[in-house]
Amino acid sequence: MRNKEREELVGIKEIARRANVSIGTVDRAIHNRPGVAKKTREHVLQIVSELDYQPNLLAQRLATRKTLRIATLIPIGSAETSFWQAPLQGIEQARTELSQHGIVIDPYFYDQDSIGSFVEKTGIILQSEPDGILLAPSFIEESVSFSRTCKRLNIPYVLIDSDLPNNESLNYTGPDLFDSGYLSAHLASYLVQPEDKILIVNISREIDGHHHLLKKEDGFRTYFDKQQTAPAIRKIDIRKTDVESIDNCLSEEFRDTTGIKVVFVTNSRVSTVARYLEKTEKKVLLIGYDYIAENLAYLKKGMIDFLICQKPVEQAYRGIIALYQYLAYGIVPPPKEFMPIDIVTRTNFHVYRN
Amino acid sequence: MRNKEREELVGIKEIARRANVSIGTVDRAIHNRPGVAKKTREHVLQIVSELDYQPNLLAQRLATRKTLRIATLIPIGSAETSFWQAPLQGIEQARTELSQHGIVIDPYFYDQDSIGSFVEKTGIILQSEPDGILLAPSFIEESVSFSRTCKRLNIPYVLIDSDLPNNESLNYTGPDLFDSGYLSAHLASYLVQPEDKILIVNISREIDGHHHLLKKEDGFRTYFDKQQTAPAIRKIDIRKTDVESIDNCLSEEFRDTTGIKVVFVTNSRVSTVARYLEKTEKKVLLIGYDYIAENLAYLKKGMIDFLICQKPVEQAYRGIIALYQYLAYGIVPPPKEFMPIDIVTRTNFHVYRN
DNA sequence: CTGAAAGCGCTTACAG
DNA sequence: CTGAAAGCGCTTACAG
Repeated sequence: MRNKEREELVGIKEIARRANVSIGTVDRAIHNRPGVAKKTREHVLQIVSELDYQPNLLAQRLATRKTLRIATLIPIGSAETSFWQAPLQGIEQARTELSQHGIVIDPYFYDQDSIGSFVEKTGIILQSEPDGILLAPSFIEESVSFSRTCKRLNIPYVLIDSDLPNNESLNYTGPDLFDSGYLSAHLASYLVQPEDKILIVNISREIDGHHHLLKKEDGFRTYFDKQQTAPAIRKIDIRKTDVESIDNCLSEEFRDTTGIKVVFVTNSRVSTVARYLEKTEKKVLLIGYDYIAENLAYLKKGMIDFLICQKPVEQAYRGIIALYQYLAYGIVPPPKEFMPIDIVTRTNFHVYRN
Repeated sequence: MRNKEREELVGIKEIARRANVSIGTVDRAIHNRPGVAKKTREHVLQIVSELDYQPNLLAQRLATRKTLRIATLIPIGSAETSFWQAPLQGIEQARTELSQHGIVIDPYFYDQDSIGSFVEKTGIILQSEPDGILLAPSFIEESVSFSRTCKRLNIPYVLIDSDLPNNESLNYTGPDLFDSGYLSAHLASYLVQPEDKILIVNISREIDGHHHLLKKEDGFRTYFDKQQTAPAIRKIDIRKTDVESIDNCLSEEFRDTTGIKVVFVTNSRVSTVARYLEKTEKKVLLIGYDYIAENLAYLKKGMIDFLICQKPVEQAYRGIIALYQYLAYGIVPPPKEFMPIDIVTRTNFHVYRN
C-alpha cells in the first residue's frame, strides 16, 4: 500500500467556510434540525447542492452515539421443517455486520401452530419499544392488526417471506408466489407428453382461501391455461402433516389415477412425497420447494428433480439492511423487492447460495 | 429513533488503561508496528485477547487518511456481445460503495481480439503502481506472465470470469466451467428421448486446447458418459463469428444430420444460433449461456429454452470487495469462490439478478 | 438562532 | 521504546 493523500472531498468544514457560518449550523441545516434561521438554512443548502456534498457515512455513525434497536419476529424452526433456520441465518449475518455500526438486533420467535404465541410475542416486542421491526407473517389477520399498531406507533416495519394484503410496510422482500408456480409449470411442461397427467400436492394444516400455497397453485394452473394443449392436472390437499396421513392420501390418489408423470408439491414438504415415491418405487418426476436438508437428501438421490428456491437467508438479510438504511440514513427502500426464482437441481445445488 | 447509550464495548482506551501504557502504544502493539518493547507488546496483546477486543472499523478507516487504489482490467464491450457490460456494472457498483471508504478504482479495458492491447494495458497499469488489481483474463500466456509480474512486485491481484492454470491469485471469483456444462447436460437429459440427438456448438475465433468452451463441453459429455443410455452427441466448432459463417456451418450440420432435438451452445453467442433456428423454422430446444440483451430477446420468444448464468455483475463486485477487505483489513479471502450456476428461463428472467 | 468546544475510536507525526 | 497531542468528519450538549 502506498501512502497518498485522499483527494480533497468537500466536507462540512468547507461548506461552513463558504457560508460564513459554523460547522454546527451547517449540520443543523443539512439535517433539518431545529434552530436555524430560514435564510441561513437556505444559503447553506444552496452551497451544499452546488458542491454536491456527500456526507461521510463513517464519520456520521462514529459521531452518533446512538444504538438502533431492531426486533425480528419469525417462526421458530420445528422438527418438521428446518426451513426457518435460513432466515435466522440471514438475521445473524446482518447482526454480525451491523454490530460494528451500533445496531442491536433482538430476534423473537413464534410457533407457527399457535396464534397465541404470535400475539404474545408481538406484545413483548411492542413493550421493548424497538426502532424498527422485521416480520415474517403467518397468521394473516393477527399480522395485519400488528402492522396497524406499528403504523400507529410510528415504528417502521419490513416484511419477508410472504406479503400481507394491503400491505403498507416500509418494504417487502420475498417471493412472488404466483410467479414461482408459473415457472414450475413451465418446467413441468418440458417433462410431460400430452397424454401424461400432473398432480399438484398441497400439504398444510390449514389451507384456507388466502393461503400462500394456493397462489402457487394458481400460477401453476395459469401457465397451462395459456397453452393450446395441456396435460390433465389433478390435485390433492393434504391437511395433516404426519407421515402416515401423507402416505395414505398419496396412496389413494395413485391407486385411483394412472398416468401421473409429474408431481408438483407447493411447499418445502416435498421430501415427504419423495419418501413415499421412493418407498413405493413410483417413477415420476418431482418438483418442490426449498433448499433444506431433508429435500437435498432426495435431490441428491435423484428422487427430487427440481427445487424452487428463493434465498430465504438473503431475504432476511436484505430486509434488515433495508430497515437499517432507513433508520440510520433515511434511505427509503422500494416497497417490493421480489427475490429471484432459483432452480436447484442435483447438478448445481453444491454451489447454490440460499 | 430513541436515544440510547451504546453498550460499553472495549476500545483501545480501556486496554491502555489496563496495560498502563498510552493508546499510541496499544495501537502499535496491535498492528505490529515497530518501536514497542517485546514485553510491552506481549502484555498488551494478552489484555487484547482477554477482552476479546474488536477494533472499530469505522474509526479505523476514518483515521487512516490513506487512499487505496485498485486497477481493474477487463475486456471492452464489443458490438458482437454486450456481455462485458455486466462485470463493468459490478465494478461501478463497488466503486460507488467504496468511494465512501477512501478507495479509488481505475477501470482499464482491453480488446479481446488484440493481444497487443492487453499487453499495452498491463504495462500502463503497472506504471500507475496500484495497490491491487482485478483481472478478467483472456490470453492465457500473457495473463500468466502478467500475474507473475504482479507477484514479483508484491501487488495483490484477484481474478474473475475465468481462472488461470496454476493460479496463485489472492482469489478467483467465477464459474466452475466444467460444472456448468455438466448441469446443462442434466437439463438436456430431461428434454431428449433415447433416439434423439444432441448438438454441441462452440463458436469462437480461437478454440485451442485450453479454451474455456472445451471445459464446458467436457462437463457436458461427462454427464452423459455416466448414464447407462445416452443420446448421440454431435458437435461443431465454428471459428468465425459473423452471421454468415455461423449460418453456413449450422446449415451444413442440419442438412447432414437428422433427429437433432437439443442444441447446446457453449457461450453467450447462443442468440446467433437462435436466429438461425428461427429463420429456418427448426423446432429444437436450445440451451446456452449468459443473461444479455441479445439472448433475452430470444428467450422471451421461446426460441431459447434455458440460459445458464453465473452472475457476472456479482463476480466483479465480489472480486473487488475481496481485494478491498484484504488491502484495508488484511482479511485473506478463500482462494476459490465459485459462483452459483443459475438457470434462467422465460418464466423467471424478470426477477433474475445478474 | 448561532458558535465554540468536546467527543466518537482510532492513527500518526513529533518529541523525548 | 513511549507518551501526549492533533486530527479524521461528523454530532451534540452548552452557552450566549
